[in-house]
Amino acid sequence: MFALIDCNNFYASCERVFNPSLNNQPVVVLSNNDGCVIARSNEAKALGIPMGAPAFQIKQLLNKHNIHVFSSNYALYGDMSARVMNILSNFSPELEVYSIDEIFLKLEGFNLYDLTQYGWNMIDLVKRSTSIPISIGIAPTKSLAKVANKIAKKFPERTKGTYVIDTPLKVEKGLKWTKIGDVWGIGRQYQTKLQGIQVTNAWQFTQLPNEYVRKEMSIVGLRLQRDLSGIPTLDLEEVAVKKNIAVTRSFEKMYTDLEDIRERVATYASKVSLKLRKQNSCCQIAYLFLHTNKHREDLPQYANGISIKMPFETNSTMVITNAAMTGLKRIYREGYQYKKAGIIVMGLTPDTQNQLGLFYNEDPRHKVLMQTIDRLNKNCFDQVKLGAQDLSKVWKMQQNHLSKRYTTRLNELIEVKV
DNA sequence: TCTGGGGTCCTAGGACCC
DNA sequence: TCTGGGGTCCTAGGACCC
Repeated sequence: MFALIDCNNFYASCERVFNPSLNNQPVVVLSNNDGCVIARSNEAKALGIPMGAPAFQIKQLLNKHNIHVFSSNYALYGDMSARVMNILSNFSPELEVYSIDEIFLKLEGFNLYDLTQYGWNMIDLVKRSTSIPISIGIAPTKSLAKVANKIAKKFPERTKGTYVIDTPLKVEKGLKWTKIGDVWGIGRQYQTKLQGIQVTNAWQFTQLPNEYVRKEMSIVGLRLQRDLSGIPTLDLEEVAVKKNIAVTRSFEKMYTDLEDIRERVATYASKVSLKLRKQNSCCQIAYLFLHTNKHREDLPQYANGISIKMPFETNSTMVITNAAMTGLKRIYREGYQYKKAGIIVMGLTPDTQNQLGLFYNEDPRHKVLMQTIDRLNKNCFDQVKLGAQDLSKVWKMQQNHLSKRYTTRLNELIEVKV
């Protein structure tokens, strides 16, 4: 059996941990630059706040209902996630952390266990240890565990947060209850296509001829169909090193000047280089893109990107930043108002087995320098930067509703009045 | 005024090899 | 009239996830 455990309204729940006055109050969390709604408490959902809504469009609604608004605080969410995952990892030796708020556990050899009770034990322990509410679905396959999890969430009174699918009858009932668009692996396009042939729930999908599914949805769809039918097909996946790493950001306002954009791109390049070093990878290619504000159709539009082949496999901030600057010069055009840029590094290789170049190789001093800079920045919070970055300003993001980093910064600890 | 960020996998077709 | 067979690698595009 597989268990899928997922944190309820995770970001909103994190905000409540250190601010219990938010309990039972509507809470929303916004994306970078305080742009869109990316998390909602149940109360906010009930008030009709749509997922993904631009904050400025729903300002009135937020004010009218006194909804508590937060900027995203990834330092807090990341740390709370690690705590929750750590606790849950005690419930099975085989697991897959699927996202910041979801984890699969494989429950092999649990035949004599009351799995519903087992789930309730998890909920209880995580709640007592972290204050984060979770929901649990347990079933013979991963995709059915997803279905069970949805049921647990939808009927909290009846399930008390845990729902187990363990009979063919429950499989059928669960699948018939699940709308086709809510199935894990069925997105917008497939939903439309399937509805077009009168497939509106997950059960009907499992009844489709294999050949049709194979032809229209490739091998991926076929696997999903099998897995949903109760034949274990999708297994836990190993945590692999990433194949691409990206840092992409909208600017807090539109920039026209090359100098301003150079500074932003240099900062993104150094962030992406640090991510590379953290997973002990080097890159062969850096891809840089730049574009204007797509939502401003009244303004002239321009978007372009460029792949830059590195002279050798590298994770040096200086080499990658240099490449990005060269690329930027090539794609930047005067006279546009730019809103977003990003760097994606690709062709990643382990930094222990670098292929030596025939003509050019990295200055061996870079490696030592990077290690030193990383160590300094870890202890002193990003004090060492390249000259191309803006040294004076730390945050270039709209974050008007940011909570404290309660769990990762000593000077932001929660204060208790006696 | 204002609209997020970061990933994965699969397939078809082109370029190339012998 | 008639023009082989078998393979790999790379890329762009399309789908999906949180």
